[in-house]
Amino acid sequence: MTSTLGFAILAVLARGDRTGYDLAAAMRRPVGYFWTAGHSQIHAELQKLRAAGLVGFEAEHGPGPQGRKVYHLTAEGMRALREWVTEPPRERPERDELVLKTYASWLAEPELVRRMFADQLAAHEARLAEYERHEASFDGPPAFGDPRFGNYATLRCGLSYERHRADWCRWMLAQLSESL
Amino acid sequence: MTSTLGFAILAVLARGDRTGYDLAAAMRRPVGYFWTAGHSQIHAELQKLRAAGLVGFEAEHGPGPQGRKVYHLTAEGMRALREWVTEPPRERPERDELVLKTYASWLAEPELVRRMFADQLAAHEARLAEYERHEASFDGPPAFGDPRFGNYATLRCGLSYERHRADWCRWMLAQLSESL
DNA sequence: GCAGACTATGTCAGAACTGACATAGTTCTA
DNA sequence: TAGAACTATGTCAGTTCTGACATAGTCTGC
Repeated sequence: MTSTLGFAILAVLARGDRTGYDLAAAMRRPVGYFWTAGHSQIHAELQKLRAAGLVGFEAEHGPGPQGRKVYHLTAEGMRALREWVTEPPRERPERDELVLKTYASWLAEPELVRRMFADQLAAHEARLAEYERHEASFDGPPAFGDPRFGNYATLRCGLSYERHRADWCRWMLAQLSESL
Repeated sequence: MTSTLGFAILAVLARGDRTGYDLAAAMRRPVGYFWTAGHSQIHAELQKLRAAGLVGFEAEHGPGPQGRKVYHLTAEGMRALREWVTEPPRERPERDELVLKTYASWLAEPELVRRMFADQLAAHEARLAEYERHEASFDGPPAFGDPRFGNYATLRCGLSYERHRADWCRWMLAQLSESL
């Protein structure tokens, strides 16, 4: 039973061989907007994936106390990944601290709530600008079957999410300005 | 150091006294779209909150092996909650299985991907319809300071989120129909 | 009066995740 | 040439979360 993190690793390796360090860099906040994980989790998971025969590695002399290990997908790993991709995603519970705070916001000073949402809005607008720059580097959607299709489609999701979130923050600020 | 779950419990108790069972019902998928938790987690957290003096309870004779316990916020619990509400939320890592699958979707058969997104779209549309019914039961946004403001504001977030998500699913389906 | 659904509290094992700690080769630059 | 920054692998303790298991009173309908 491979965890979702395991499939995230397989999905990155499907694009090319990587060290654990490279995987960690690809899945670090905020770069990896599809899945994030710390390097300690990744090294542990790579050992499990290897035990399950889904990945292998080439050891090389290099930095680190155990040298360098370049991981690659095995044929079985690719098969497992392909199978998993179109299985219905198990839904993760929604756990959003800002929404929770909003649920309890009637208890707080409006001015402090306003400041919190102004900060959030600024963060979303900054991320949106960054995603838009990223989108501009594409020449429209790549064809399905091209690995870059995955990058573009997730970027579209991120763009849409940031816009939704920024809109909601603006709505909250409008509500608050009516109450002040 | 109270966890976010602890504050979620405090936020629900701020609206009225509840048993652990009631809290679990309020925070169960998909009802609790602000925070979800299983009852096993809630009972454990209530014991921590009690040890920290943030909640108290009245024991009653009733069902269950230990009778019935109606929990309430203490003055200290209310203070802690108020303080927490406007502190900047610590951001949780984005971990979205559908987005991850999308990232790897270039490996899959387009028809299977299409089916997955069609199912997702249907689920989002159903939830959207439910939220819209819920919204119609409000007579516009309640005033800030009214506990129902929290309900309405989180509902607006949920509405906006479902629309964003449904839009993205439709975009994916459009991309896929061009590739078939 | 009994079965079944609902109310109700709790434990426990295991998985997933976080952040700190430990170690060490390589590359760049002042 | 020394030190800093970067590359690189790994462990570990502690927290959070999930799902299963255990127990028992109350209410409804047949």
